[in-house]
Amino acid sequence: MATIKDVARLANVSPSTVSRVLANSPRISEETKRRVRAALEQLNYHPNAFARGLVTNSTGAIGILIPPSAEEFFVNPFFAEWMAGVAEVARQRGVDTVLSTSARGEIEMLDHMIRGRRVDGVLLIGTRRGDPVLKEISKLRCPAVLLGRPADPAHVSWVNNDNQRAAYDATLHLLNLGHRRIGFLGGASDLVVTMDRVAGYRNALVDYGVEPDPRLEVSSFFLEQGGYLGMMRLLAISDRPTAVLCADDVLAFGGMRAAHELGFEVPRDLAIVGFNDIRLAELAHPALTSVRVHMHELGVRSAGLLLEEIDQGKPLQRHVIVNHELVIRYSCGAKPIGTLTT
Amino acid sequence: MATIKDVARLANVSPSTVSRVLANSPRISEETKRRVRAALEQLNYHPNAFARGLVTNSTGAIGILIPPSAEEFFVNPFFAEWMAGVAEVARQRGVDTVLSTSARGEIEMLDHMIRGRRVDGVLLIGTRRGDPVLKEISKLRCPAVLLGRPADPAHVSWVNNDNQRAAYDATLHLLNLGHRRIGFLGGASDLVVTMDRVAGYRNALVDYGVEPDPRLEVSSFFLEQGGYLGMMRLLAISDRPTAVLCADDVLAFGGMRAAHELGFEVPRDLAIVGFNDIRLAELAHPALTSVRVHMHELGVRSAGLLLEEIDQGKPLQRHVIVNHELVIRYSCGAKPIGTLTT
DNA sequence: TTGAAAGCGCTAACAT
DNA sequence: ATGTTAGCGCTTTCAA
Repeated sequence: MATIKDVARLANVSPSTVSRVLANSPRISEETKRRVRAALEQLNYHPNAFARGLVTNSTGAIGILIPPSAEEFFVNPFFAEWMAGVAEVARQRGVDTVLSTSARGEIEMLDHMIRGRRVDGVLLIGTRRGDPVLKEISKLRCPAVLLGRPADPAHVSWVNNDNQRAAYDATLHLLNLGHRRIGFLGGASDLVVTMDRVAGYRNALVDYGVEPDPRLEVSSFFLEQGGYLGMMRLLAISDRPTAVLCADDVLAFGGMRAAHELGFEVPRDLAIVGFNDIRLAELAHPALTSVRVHMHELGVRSAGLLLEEIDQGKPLQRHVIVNHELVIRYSCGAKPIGTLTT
Repeated sequence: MATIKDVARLANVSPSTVSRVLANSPRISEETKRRVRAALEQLNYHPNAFARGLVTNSTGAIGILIPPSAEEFFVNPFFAEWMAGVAEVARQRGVDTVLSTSARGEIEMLDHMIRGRRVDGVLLIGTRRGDPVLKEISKLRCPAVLLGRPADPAHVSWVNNDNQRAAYDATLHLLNLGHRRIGFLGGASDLVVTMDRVAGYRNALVDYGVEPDPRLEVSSFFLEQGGYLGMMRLLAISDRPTAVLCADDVLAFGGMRAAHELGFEVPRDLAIVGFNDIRLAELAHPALTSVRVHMHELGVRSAGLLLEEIDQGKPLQRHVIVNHELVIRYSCGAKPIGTLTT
């Protein structure tokens, strides 16, 4: 492998000149540039990222801190779409994306990435109450963007939906449709996203004069199977819900399967509303009413913000809220009117 | 940030001793190890990947060369499941996964990754006839594993399904069901995976005494929309097919939507068989008959093979075929009998 | 069992 | 406009 020295020798200049040509410094004569570029070409030179990084202390890469529940991550279309957004801006800006598929704990991963100088900043996916990762981020003072809002005050930028409002809207829709026994099927209950969505759900009930019933709130995991199990529980209780708000479309799919298996017809016997509006929501049978959160844009904004922080070289603590819409289809039993923007 | 020197100073040893302790060299006394480890702990030392990589010439990371059509990649559940498999073994083996979301052309990306020493080896996703990437791989002689078989002889390991056989099986199933006008809806026609699947499809027809009709073979792109468009074309021809084999489940979903829109009922008016057996296949309406290719295992084997090559430090040129099964559900019109293993 | 010293390939003062 | 030099943080001979 040709090094910068080889190129320098061939072009009859010093290594620093080659380095300058590489950086396209204006203080190098065109003539020299030409000569050096010819040598670069001839030796098919390619810079060594290690050597460069060692001195510049920057990597040209951003990291994604994959949560411990990696399966839920990769397999959920939400994340795929989000990553597509991230990848889009990464590609545009010429940086690589590295997945923290290595170490053990989350803190170790973060250290591995940031302190090991493998990436210039990290994208965090979701958070829970008292999240140690966020504490470490604050300590590290490194560029980082969280998807979702932090539960406790923290020194991070984040991009999020107004989940409380979104869940409120969706619940209100169900209430307006005449439902009073409305269930909530969510992910892990200490996840901030879950907390916000239950809160919105409860608020809507209360504002409507309906007493929230804890038995109607079930937490599960973000997989189709999780939705299936959760819905089974919801439909087993004596005074079963006539409508269920699911905090994720995949959960909703699982829920629909469970309902179907138990002989309930959606939406006749049970109304269902999902969250995220993944592509398949439209294709489900019946087509799933869902809160569109603009996953791709969340990804674009996440990466954009992170790259900005990296450029600035410091945490910016900016927050962006991506808006949402309730996309009314058939699973909720309403006559589809298209999209309800809020 | 504490460096190895700081640790050395604090522990009253030389940097090389610290380095040895880090590598857990047996030639260091337990007593010294203890002292050094204490210093490591106290300073919360974390090694700099650049410095280490610069001397060891290895990265502890594997790369995934994202094809130019990045959208099709991220958004297709096939890839998500495959990546989950990759990530699983990467995590197990303690290596990071870097996504080539950077440069422009594919060759540039490969150079960026391999020659830029950002990763120790790469995973390639699919290939086409005369693929320049494979040529570059051969030239670089770097660890690399291709998902799919190369069109032309190449110096790579690969993991694949027997796509020709799989398509043959699926087509045979349709023939046995009484269909004679069978369409094929695939991805880009120069993709090897498409070539193999059409070949299997044609062979089955011929073996059954049915003359293949080129008008019944359409190529599209691997998105739901692609399936929709392709199916529209297939159903528009005068002597329309009564069954269609789709080279991808997402394509099949799009196809079902098109059929539905045109007023055809699946499977009564049109039998559909998909490929990959993504999770949602089971949830579709009607549930999609599909060739299960074991996406997750493909990922596990891909990464496993690559890591093995990296350990050996040289291309191994090994090939693994992951088996497939036809999972019979409702979209093909057969009475579901479960899984047809071959 | 440990230390000293060289060097991985590059960039960035500082000279000229 | 270009060269010289030092050094980024680590590993690894080679010596002791």
